[in-house]
Amino acid sequence: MSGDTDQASPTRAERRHRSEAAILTAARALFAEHGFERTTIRAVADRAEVDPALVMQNFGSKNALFEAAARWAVPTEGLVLADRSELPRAALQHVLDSFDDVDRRPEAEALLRSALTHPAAQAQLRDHVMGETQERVAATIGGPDAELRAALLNACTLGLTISRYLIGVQVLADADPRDLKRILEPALESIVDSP
Amino acid sequence: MSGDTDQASPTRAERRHRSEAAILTAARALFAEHGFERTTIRAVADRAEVDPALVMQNFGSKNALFEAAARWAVPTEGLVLADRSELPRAALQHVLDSFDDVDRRPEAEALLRSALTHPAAQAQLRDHVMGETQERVAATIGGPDAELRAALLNACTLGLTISRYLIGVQVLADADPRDLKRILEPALESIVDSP
DNA sequence: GAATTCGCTCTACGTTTGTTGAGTGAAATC
DNA sequence: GATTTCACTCAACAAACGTAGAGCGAATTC
Repeated sequence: MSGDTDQASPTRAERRHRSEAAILTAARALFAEHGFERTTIRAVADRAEVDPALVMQNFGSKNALFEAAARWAVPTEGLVLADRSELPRAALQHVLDSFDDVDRRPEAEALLRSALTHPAAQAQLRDHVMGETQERVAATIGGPDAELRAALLNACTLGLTISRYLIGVQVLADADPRDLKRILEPALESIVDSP
Repeated sequence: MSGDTDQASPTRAERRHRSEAAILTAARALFAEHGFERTTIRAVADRAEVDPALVMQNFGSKNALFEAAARWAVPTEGLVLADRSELPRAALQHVLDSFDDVDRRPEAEALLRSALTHPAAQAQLRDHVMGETQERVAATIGGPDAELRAALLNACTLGLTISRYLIGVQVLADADPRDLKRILEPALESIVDSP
């Protein structure tokens, strides 16, 4: 048998795949912690125990590496709902799911960390992540203020995410998710449907 | 008369003051637009029509220049109130005042833009700006969840600020302040006092 | 088993960065 | 009016950056 996870007989495709994975993991961690500008290709290579030039060869450029490493999945379920009252819960749950999961967090944090300084990250967050979410939420909300309300819902959850996970506001970082939901959900509901 | 605003006989103190002011203004604009890491001392000097070395001589280092240029005033009034119901209005008004004022905005935006990537800016925002605000708001709110509610109030207004002014979410950037208040204030009130 | 592909490393280029120290000329001091 | 102070400029340094190209050795192909 050709070893799947063993180190015996590392085939060429395996080696390449492992290298790319190691580089991506290292890149995500460093981009997430320090942002795009403060992360160097050499640091990524060191962390991945790989030659710096290999990073270039596999991903082409630092920008391409970032785009491959930094993503924030847009929730596919729960946003387009018949019942608008479930919307706040879904939105809140999505950010908690993304960032309390140790595996998914670096990917999202890498994008968010650089969203204010790196033009590509900013565009990605604005147009892709927030934009698509806003569209779906607005469609569910309906009415004249739908887009504005959707954008405000997004803004509040973004503020929570940044404060809790990126800036590290103690009270929020230590807070139990249940308490966050208990206090924030009614507020978000008020954004969705008010006078 | 010694000319106050004239160009006649620029005294030594005047020259220094004008240089520092020009440098600070240029630095604020660039820090606000591109963030700390993407802003170079040479670019600041060029914009201020000044020699790069003069920036170093007047401020010591790039970090010191940033600390002198990037501030976000903590609201002194309106947060410690007898009536908690006025709190959301005050908090919301404060961010709109800070960022819709063309003169005050760059100072605050410079700090906020780098708050996720520059350690000093992050500490400044977390401990000084948000920290002090949170203390005062929590004191006004009172009760067991006071600090958590205060932090969440902060988080939401931060999210709005970032979305509207830094990321440039269209719907929010174009929105009339009155509409923002109309929809967001009830939500913030719900954060301050709910079950 | 020879030829070839290809993942990978080594070395180095060119640019940009923050920062420094010597030098200059005009304002301030006496 | 000579001396000193000081805002300011010039030139350059050392380090770090993203990136490119030649070469090596083992896996793959024939």
